Amino acid sequence: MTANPYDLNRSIGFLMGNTYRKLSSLFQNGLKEYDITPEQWSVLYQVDMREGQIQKDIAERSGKDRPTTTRILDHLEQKGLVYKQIGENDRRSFKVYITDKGKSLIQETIPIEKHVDEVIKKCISVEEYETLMKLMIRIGSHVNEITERE
Amino acid sequence: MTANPYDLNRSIGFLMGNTYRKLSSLFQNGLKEYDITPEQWSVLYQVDMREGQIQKDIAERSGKDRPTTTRILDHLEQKGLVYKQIGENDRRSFKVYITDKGKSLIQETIPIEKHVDEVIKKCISVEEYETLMKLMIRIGSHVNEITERE
DNA sequence: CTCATTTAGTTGTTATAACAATTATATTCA
DNA sequence: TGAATATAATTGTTATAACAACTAAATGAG
Repeated sequence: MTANPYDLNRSIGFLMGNTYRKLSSLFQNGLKEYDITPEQWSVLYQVDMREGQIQKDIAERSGKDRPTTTRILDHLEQKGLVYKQIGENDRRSFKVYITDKGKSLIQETIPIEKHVDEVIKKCISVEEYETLMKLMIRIGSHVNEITERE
Repeated sequence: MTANPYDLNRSIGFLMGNTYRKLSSLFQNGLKEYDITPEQWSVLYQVDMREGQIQKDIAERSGKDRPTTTRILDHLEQKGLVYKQIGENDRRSFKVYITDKGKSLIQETIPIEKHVDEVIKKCISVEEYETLMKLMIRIGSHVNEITERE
């Protein structure tokens, strides 16, 4: 190792980005055989949680903007993991459903997602884990308030 | 608000990604007039910190892989913010230097980066801030150990 | 010294993300 | 009602990021 990887990171923002990318890579590595990316996985998981959500809500719940959500859902649809139905009341929107293939994939890969969590819990305590979640949620909410205020 | 934006995020990994994106957007918003992205900013800042680093070290210190670093440096070079010199001992490598224009830009924009930090500190205490840094560093190092072990 | 291996950097490909603009449908209000 | 406005989704563009493949130069073992 020639350089301390945390050299720049007096800044929480960049540090968070770097840590996130490492976790994401770890998960991606575990998903290798399943032909799905971590972000696709998170959207598929979200669709599985609540059948028939419209894309706007999937976007909000998975913390992505709508164009990104559209494209991820396109990929999931091409792979036969989800399908859409035109909303009956509002024909602008689509309700999104998971397929059996999608359900199986989520069931098979949840252990991989859990494994990433286990890795984290090997180096921080349960309380620290809770603290970390709380702090990130608080920061996220605070930033939301600020940006929505405009 | 139709959906709780933290609905999916029982998982630290995804929560961290979403929180990071919000912070990054906030910074990007502040940088609007400066024609530079947050990631370009972090690399330029890194170059400013240590003149004449080779790209490999810049990559490590800013937590990016080498192809990504190459491309970001290309953008910075095109904008006249950095320049490269062939390494005298090792002709495979380039030493990277910041230009005067780059230096001015960093000086002018450091307050914007600080502002993002201030926003964070408005919703978490100094101790929590330190804890957050420590936990992310610990997780990052732990993931590094695991993945380097292969 | 020479050939195999390693290393620094680049290029190609695909996915995600931010942002702007567009389309189609709903809603609101004069 | 009908025109202005708002909303759901999509498309286009550019930048990051992961990964694989590649070039050129350096290193190391025989």
